Amino acid sequence: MEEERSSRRRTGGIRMRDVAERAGVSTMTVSRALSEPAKVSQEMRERVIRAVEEVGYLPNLLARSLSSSRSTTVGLIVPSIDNSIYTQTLKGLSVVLRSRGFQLMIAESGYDPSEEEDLVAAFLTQRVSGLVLHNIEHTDRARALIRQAGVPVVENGNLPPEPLDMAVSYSNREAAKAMTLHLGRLGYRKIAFASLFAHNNDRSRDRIEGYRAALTELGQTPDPRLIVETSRGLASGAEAVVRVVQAVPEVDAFFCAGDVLAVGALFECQKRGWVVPRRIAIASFDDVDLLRHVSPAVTTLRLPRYGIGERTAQMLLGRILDDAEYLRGSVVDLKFEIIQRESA
Amino acid sequence: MEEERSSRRRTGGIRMRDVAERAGVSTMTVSRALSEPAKVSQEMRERVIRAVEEVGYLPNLLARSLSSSRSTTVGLIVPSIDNSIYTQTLKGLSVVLRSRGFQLMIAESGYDPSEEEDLVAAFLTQRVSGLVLHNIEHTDRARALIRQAGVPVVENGNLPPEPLDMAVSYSNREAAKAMTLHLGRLGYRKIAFASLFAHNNDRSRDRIEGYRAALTELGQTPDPRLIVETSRGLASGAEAVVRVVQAVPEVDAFFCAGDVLAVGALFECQKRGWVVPRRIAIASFDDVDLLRHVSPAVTTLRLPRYGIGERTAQMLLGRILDDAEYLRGSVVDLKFEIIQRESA
DNA sequence: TTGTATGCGTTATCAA
DNA sequence: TTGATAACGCATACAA
Repeated sequence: MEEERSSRRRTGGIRMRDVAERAGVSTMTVSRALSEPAKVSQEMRERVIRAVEEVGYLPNLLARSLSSSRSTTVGLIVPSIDNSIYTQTLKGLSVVLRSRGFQLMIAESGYDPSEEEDLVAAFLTQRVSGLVLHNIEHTDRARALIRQAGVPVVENGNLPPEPLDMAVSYSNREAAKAMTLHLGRLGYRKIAFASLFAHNNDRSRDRIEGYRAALTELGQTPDPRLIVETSRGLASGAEAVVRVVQAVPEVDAFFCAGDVLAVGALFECQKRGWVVPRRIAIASFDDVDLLRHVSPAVTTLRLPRYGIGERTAQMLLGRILDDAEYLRGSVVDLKFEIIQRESA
Repeated sequence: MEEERSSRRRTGGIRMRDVAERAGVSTMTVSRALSEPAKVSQEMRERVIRAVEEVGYLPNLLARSLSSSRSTTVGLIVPSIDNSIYTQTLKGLSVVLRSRGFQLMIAESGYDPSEEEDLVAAFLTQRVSGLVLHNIEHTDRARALIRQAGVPVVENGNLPPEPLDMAVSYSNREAAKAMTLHLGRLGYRKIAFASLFAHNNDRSRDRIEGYRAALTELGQTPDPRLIVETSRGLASGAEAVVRVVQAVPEVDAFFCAGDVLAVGALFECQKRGWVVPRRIAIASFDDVDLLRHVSPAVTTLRLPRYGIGERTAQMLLGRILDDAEYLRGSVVDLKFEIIQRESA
């Protein structure tokens, strides 16, 4: 009879109320038995669990989140989703978040700050309880939205001078600088640098800066002809070699700070019959499996990709669940490591 | 005054009600102006939009979804998140879903059917309006949950004989068979097959089956010593060659139906000084960029990875938004293509 | 330890 | 075209 008063037709599935009726208890008891089992007697707990199974109840997290104003989703925005460099970080994030019952929402900004802004708004609209951004550059409105919403955020791809909130990364600048210095110490004098396009890419820009800083420290003046910007991929690495060699034939080292560029460069050198590293050294920026298996194996930087995801999730959860281990402004530098192999 | 009656402290941000007050209209008018602008007069629409901007309102999708019992999230479950073969599909999904305002939630099952079941439950708990599964094997409970919830589902990694609902894929069996036949027609007689572990992996199993079927069609009896199962990665490909060659020295072709295995195999052959394809042919299963750039370039299968994601999203949206283009039981075979290169 | 009343922020429904 | 009201399914606050 009461039911008839409703002006809306129910479309959903089984509700907590159905479980409550089945178990002969109130919905609050069901709610507690499921969310805070300790606050319910042994007997009730069992009765509720049985009823849940009998009626095939799946809690409605939308309702739970709305009512408690706490959600269990986290949003991740990466520049490009079809980029294997994110997969390890994604895995670290996913493993840790899932262990606490959180779900990951993912989107790509296409290296476009205004698209990132839209995605931030979209995620806030979804009421995510945390955000992970692979950028450190954001539009003013994106910053304002995040500040106003008050959600914890972790920036990932680089160490931000002015963090939005928290950050976990290595320093692109320091990494590029370290490898360049390493090459310098090995005796290479004409060190070329192949970078990914730096437009709307703070990581690329910082790497170029690090390279320049190293040269300066080595007492050299950076030669613009030794710096090329290109896209991702093997073909780009090869093409970068072609361009540099044309301009500066005496180049003796090639540092590729981008995805798989180094392998493309290596193949190109081999095609020319150049012995690596005798004629020209090659170094890379990220320890993808391939670099260890080509011949000669490529000297590179090991970046803490998985750890970044893992730590990011931990920091986010700490703030969301108020374990209060991490504070606003925490910036964690997970460092990098030079892996010396045969190519340099 | 009315406000004081509340026993709950508001924690959230700006609500539709705030916009309504600002604009001097009811919340319903705001709701309509935002969700169904056509149902509102020109003037109202503008007034509402202005108020939205003035107060900095972001709709609450949790509330919207709860109230309308329609969500704008889709759940994706892949066996392993750190696997580059999914990135293209993920991109296709993401692009199409985002164009309609849908968000993607992603999780990994670790090739464990029971974990997949848990994730299905978790996503249903989140009230996703669609599911994408990369498996075609599911637990009974997972199937029951999905059926009961009535959400549209697309299966992706393979063509399911008994689809849960819809499916978009190519046929792993046919693809492996086609390449094996291709090698047979090229004159290779002792064709080895390196597969990823087939346990809980229907794709791998179907590929092995396809390989066997092709041999039978070629009038050969499959030799178990020519089949190896291994894990992903370059090292595994090399090791697979070692194992097979030890057992069957006269092997003359190596078909690698797994991620990057073929390149590992190629490197191992070259290490042994074997000329490819003169001494031994090599073929692969998926057209990753690398295969085209190694020397000799590797003959492989082109799989419609991006298209699978794109089409999957379209089918899902069709059902969710009731454009009713795709029906239950739709199984779309996006086919594959043999890319003939130098290695075979 | 359990239950009652109420609200979370939105939309469905019906009336004006 | 607009508004009032009652849900959506759950958790908070408080009473018993």
